[in-house]
This record gives sequence, structure tokens and C-alpha cells, in this order.
Amino acid sequence: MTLFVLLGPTAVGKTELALKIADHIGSPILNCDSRQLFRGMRIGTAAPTPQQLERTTHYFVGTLDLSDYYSAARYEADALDLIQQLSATHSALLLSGGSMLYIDAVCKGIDDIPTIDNETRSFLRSRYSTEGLAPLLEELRLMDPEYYQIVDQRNTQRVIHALEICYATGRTYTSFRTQKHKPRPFHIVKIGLQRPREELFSRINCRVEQMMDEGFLEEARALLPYRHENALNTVGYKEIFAYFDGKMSYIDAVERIKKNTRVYAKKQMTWFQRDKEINWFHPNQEAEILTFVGNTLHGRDMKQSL
RNA sequence: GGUGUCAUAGCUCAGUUGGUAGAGCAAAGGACUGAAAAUCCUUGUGUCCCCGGUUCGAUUCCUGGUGACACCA
Repeated sequence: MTLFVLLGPTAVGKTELALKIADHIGSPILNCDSRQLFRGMRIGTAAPTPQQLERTTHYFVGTLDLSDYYSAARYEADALDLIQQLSATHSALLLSGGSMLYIDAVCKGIDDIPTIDNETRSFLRSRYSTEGLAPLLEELRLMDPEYYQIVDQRNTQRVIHALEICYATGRTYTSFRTQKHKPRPFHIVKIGLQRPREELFSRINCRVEQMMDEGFLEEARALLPYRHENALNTVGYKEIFAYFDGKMSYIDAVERIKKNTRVYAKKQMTWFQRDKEINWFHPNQEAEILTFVGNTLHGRDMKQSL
């Protein structure tokens, strides 16, 4: 079985190309976008439209409630289950999306770390809000000196998480961090989509305008009761909520969304650049990409039959 | 036409009692293992509008010019 992974920065053109590749190899589309997983965020996350969803089977699109707890580790488990199931009837599958950590979770695996119980989580969060980070950092130094040395000490999320592990398990966070690649029972072929920066940025700007025309304001307004859920700590919604609060003008909010989407795209590119397994293409090279996909499969078949 | 104010980073502006300058925003680069569209880190040389003058030295003071704004005609 071969798993094709279609990746690239936001707005590069993955969704449309994924449909073509999926059609070409007879695969459904396994979405790999940490925000498109949630229900009710279609416009703001540029998730596949109902028309696009009709063209082939999609998994992991709009399947979670906004208040559902989710993580890269859960995605790893869910995706692997589904891949195993589908590989009974498919020799090739397509995973498509831009969530860097989720892609790595599927391709390389992430460490087996226990899920933190709510009690520990809220205990440390409330301590952070009353005491600040310094005492927590000091506790981390005592409980897991090894991680204390390498952690980004100004990154609250990381410090608190490591401490959560220590409290909840009685073991150091370091002891869970093996950082080993997990072997996968399938071949992985990564296809990266890339555009010159100016081209990508102008597509982002256009797409944000389109989102507004499609009714992003109404979508966001409907989600207002859930604004404190992690799912809505997302580019687009954050800025629109600030506009609803009167903290920003409409024009500023829209410009801010464009800017933050550009920053996000840059972050994705930085991450992907380090991955030497990616085969890069421009989205216009559709024919080349389909040929590449075909050759890859053909090559595998040949090897297997020999 | 007259008078006054202003002209400094891509933008908005600070500042140098004369020793060639710094904030915010924008922009760029990077980190990343259970919140990842999250979270966090790093990066500021620019004819200080132009020509002259004074001075050891001018972006700073002075003459003139240009442009913007305000007020008066």
C-alpha cells in the first residue's frame, strides 16, 4: 500500500488538486487539517465545499464538535486506524492537508505520552493564572532538570505541559520523549505544492475577500458561544471576534486576517523546508504530478511482482 | 501672494542642549512531539528633503530652495 501525502501552505491549491489525484488513484481523501476537522467552520478554514465533498468520499472533514478534545496524537491513531481499514480494498490512498504536526504524526509517529486528566490540567492552569510562570518553571527544574535545560522557558504552553506530565504520571516528561520514528506498514510518498511567495500571498488576500463574500461573518457569529474553545483559537475567527467586540474595525479585521494567514503560510513553509522527503511541484504542473503518482505506483507494482 | 508649522526606517512618529539615531506597526528569519491555523524566539544604516554657511565636527544652528499642512489675503 502506498500513502500519498499532499501538503503545502494554506491557499496553495491543495483541495482542488487532491480531488484530481484521488480520482486518478481511486482513493478517498483523508483530510489532514487540524481545523477543518471541526463542524461549522467551513468558510473560515476554506474546507471543501459541499459540491467538492460530493465528488469523492472525504474523511476527517467536519466530524468533530467544537467542544471535542482533540490532538495530533488522536489524529495519528484515528488516521492509522482508517488507513489500515481502507488498505484492505485500496492499494493507494491520499492524505491531504497542511497541518504540519498532524502530517508528521501520521508519517513518523509521535511519542506515547499519557493524556492528562482534567484535574491536573485545570490545577496547573489556575496556578499559572494566579502565580505566573516563574514558580512553575522552578518546579520543572526540580522535577525534570533534563527537559528544563532544553525547553523554551518563555513558552508557557510547553512548560506547563511538561509539568502536567510530571504531576499526572510521577515520571519526567523526558522519559516519555523518545523521539523515535515509528515504522509504518505502508509506503509514504510526499507531494509538496509550492508557489512563488508573491503569487501565494495574493491568492491568500483574494481568498480572504472571498470568505467575506461567502458569509464568513454569519458563520463566525453563529460560533460566538464557542469562542473560548481551542478550535476557535484560529486565524480568521480570532480577528472577527475582536471586530464583534468593537476592538477592531471591519476593514482592520479583514486586513489582519490576511496578514495572519500570510504569517501562517510562512510558518508552514519553514516547517516543510526541513523535510527532505517532499517532492515539490507547482500546482499548475497537474500533468507532471499525475505522471509522478502513476510512475510511483507502477514502480512499486513492478518491484512487488519481481 | 503673505505668515507660521513640519520634512528622520516601507508607514506613524520620537530623539540628538551640535559628536551621523530609536519605538510601535509593517516586513524578514527561526524553533516546534498530546492546544500546532496553537505557542514561542530573533532581526532596525536609514542620502535624518536639497544647495550652501557657521563649526574641529551639522540630521540638529543659520541663509536660500523644494514639498506638505494650517491660517491670513
